[in-house]
Amino acid sequence: MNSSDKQGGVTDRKIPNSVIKRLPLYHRYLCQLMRQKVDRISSQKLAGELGLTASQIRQDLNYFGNFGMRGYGYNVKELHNEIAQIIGLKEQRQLVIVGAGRLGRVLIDYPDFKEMGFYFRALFDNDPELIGREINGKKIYNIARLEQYLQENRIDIGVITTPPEPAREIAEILVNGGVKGIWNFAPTTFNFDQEQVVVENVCIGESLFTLTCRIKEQIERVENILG
Amino acid sequence: MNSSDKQGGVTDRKIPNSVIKRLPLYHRYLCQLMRQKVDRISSQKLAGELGLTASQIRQDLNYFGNFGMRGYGYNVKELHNEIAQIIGLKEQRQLVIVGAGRLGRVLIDYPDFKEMGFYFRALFDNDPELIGREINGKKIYNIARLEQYLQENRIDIGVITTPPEPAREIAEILVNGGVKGIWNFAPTTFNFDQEQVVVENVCIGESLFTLTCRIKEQIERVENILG
DNA sequence: TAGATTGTTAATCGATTAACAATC
DNA sequence: TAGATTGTTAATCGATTAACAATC
Repeated sequence: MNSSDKQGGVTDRKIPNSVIKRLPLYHRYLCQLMRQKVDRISSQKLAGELGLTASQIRQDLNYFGNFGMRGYGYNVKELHNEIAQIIGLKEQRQLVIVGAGRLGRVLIDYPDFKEMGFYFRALFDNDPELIGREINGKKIYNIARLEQYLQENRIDIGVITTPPEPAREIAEILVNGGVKGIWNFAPTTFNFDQEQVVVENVCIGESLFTLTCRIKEQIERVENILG
Repeated sequence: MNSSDKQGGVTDRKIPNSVIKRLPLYHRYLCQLMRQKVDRISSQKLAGELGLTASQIRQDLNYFGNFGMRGYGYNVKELHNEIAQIIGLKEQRQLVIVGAGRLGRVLIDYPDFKEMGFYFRALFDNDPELIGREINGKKIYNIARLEQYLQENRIDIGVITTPPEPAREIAEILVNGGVKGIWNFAPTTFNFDQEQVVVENVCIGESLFTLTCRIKEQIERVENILG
């Protein structure tokens, strides 16, 4: 009865990363529409709002099933639920944060994550000042205990919010400890086998450079037009 | 004398976004090599370290000039300097942060930004508790004063670290106030004309969903192989 | 029925990879 | 010179866009 059995339905071709990245975006906007009591939406309107094309949205959704109705569009609530399921909203995930600095503490404090199914279990750091303290009811442990902790607790995702230097070694410990994903905020890249672990790099500083590069380009473009 | 005048050099074809995103990555790794006193590197080795292909790196660099030497590779220091110039390292940029919550305070506290040329000038918030306080020597102003502040000070980039609801309105004020870029941490998208302003969205929460989606896929793939 | 909008195939566009002559 | 590695062109791959029959 699930959508992939539907006639004209979905084969299990690999989902492109570009599509996966847009799913949370769709989900967020559908939440908003639900709050506004909108109950239907066309790919056209959705596209306009999100800066995409209608074609792209229909293509994306058809990787997962036929959620729309010809001549009508998509039922907001239904599509919201389908996407929630696809992205695994509310499926419980256990996380630990390595690096109890400012950024680590921002993440563990953020209340929405729990609602989304992300449970931060503990923090780890090497700063004696921090070890033993509690933040938001979560203990900061000595990083030396990370390996043991991972043996005793099933953790799905390890979050790295340390400086770049120790990041690689920490990532190794996390992977050996059985995490399936690393959410990496340290400006470092890892070279793990993709089969072993999925790494998501959040390059905050680098995105600021990307922004300035694009500004520069934009200014040049305008100058060229003006002659 | 600049590199784009060299024979076999560079036309001003548009630089793809995918290329721009990789430049800070190159820069960061070259810094690391410099610290390690490495003075030459081939596209091959660079690629291996960064998880790219040699071809890709050579293609990327050739958008900007011919920085390598056949049979030798790239001089680390020279390439580092070229890329620093391309990404505008140390070119001074003036920024304001709107939203003096935890995330805003993480950003304004981060010392490396100053070295990179990013100068955070002020924070704005609507919380009476926060207005008038100082963080890291920067004052928190009433958001009602943002418009006026932008008229009196040339600000290049506006950073939005508020909840999603006021983000759109704030973005409007920033754009009308003449910022050339928006670095947006709020989970909202804007629909500005690209000519007007460059927007860089940092979707922290969404990247966590991307991670879990990819983990799910990975697990399915392994299960399929095991039968 | 007429109008709207999907699902889906085909065409286009862009980015990555491969290949190799040029040359250090 | 022989070996290495670039710069650059051509081939491939993948993602986006366009188009339209299907159908609500």
